[in-house]
Amino acid sequence: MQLNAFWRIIKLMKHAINQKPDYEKELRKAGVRITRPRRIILDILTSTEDHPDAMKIFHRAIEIDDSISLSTVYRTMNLLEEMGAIHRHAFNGGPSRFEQAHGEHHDHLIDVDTGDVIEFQSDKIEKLQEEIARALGYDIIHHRLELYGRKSKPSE
Amino acid sequence: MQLNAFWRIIKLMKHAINQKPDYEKELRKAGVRITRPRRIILDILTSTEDHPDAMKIFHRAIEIDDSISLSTVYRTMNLLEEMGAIHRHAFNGGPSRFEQAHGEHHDHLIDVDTGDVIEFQSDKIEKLQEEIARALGYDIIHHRLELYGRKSKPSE
DNA sequence: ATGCAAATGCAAATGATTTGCAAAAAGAAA
DNA sequence: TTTCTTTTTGCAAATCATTTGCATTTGCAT
Repeated sequence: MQLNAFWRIIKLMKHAINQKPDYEKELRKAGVRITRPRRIILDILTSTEDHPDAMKIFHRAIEIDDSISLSTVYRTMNLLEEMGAIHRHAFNGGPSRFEQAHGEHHDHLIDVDTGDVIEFQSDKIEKLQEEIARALGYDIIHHRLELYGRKSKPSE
Repeated sequence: MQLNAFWRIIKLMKHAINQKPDYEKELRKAGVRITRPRRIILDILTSTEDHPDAMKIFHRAIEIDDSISLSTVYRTMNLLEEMGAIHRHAFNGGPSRFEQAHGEHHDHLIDVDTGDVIEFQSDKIEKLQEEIARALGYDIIHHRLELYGRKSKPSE
């Protein structure tokens, strides 16, 4: 796998990075109870490749246990977000979509036709952002870089 | 005013750029009727420095004419967005906030404490984005770069 | 001035998300 | 394992931002 100094495609590396951290232990340590719904939602989040929204998570969850409610999904997403276990995105201003907060920070390229999300990372861009913020008298708390694109026709 | 090759702060230039384009003529040419509500909303948009949401625009509007309804504000924002006269942002996943589409493209630095928005532009970052998208096999349709930051204490 | 399509206000509908509350389950203690 | 306390859940109703249906008004070409 070729990594270029400027930027790396993370998607290809995701499975390697993705050795599910033991969230249950983490959560318990923070005084959070491990319930059946939470275990199921956590499992969905740690085993998916995509960036599902609450409704999608809910549907996957009720296939495993149909007693889970949508509000529990929302409550769990808020909990996990506060704990830093997941990240929330609002692509296009649509409903929140979530992803496991695995190791590396990264940004997103969203396929405007399919909604697919490709992850990437660019140290150069991060550096420039820092530079800009500093010059404006700010410290960056977090940032959001989203590219909305369409698959390019190779021939034209 | 010193412009650096890497990036420029647009805010300072905004008033200069901001010689209100004749939207009324533009709209009429596109077959859109100029109504009292539209004129008022357009005026608010072209004369403000900030990035107000629909509710804020509504409140400013009813001060001028209290018969304007919130749905008209929303309908007008959709219309103007389709015409390319304004841009819509969903900072932090909050309600849509709007700004006049004046000349230059730019990105935003949002003050997490006050909600204030500072505009900036970086050709270098744009270039890198293009590069990344191309390498991933995509053409960029549009993008969104938001820095969320807090005023830095100069002394620490 | 006149007529008709386009735009408005209002209220009700929608979609995403949150919340109140009584019942159920988790984990600590006995 | 039983009991107790506290957290979490499911459900339904509430909220928030935004859109829509419809009867009425208005812009503007004639």
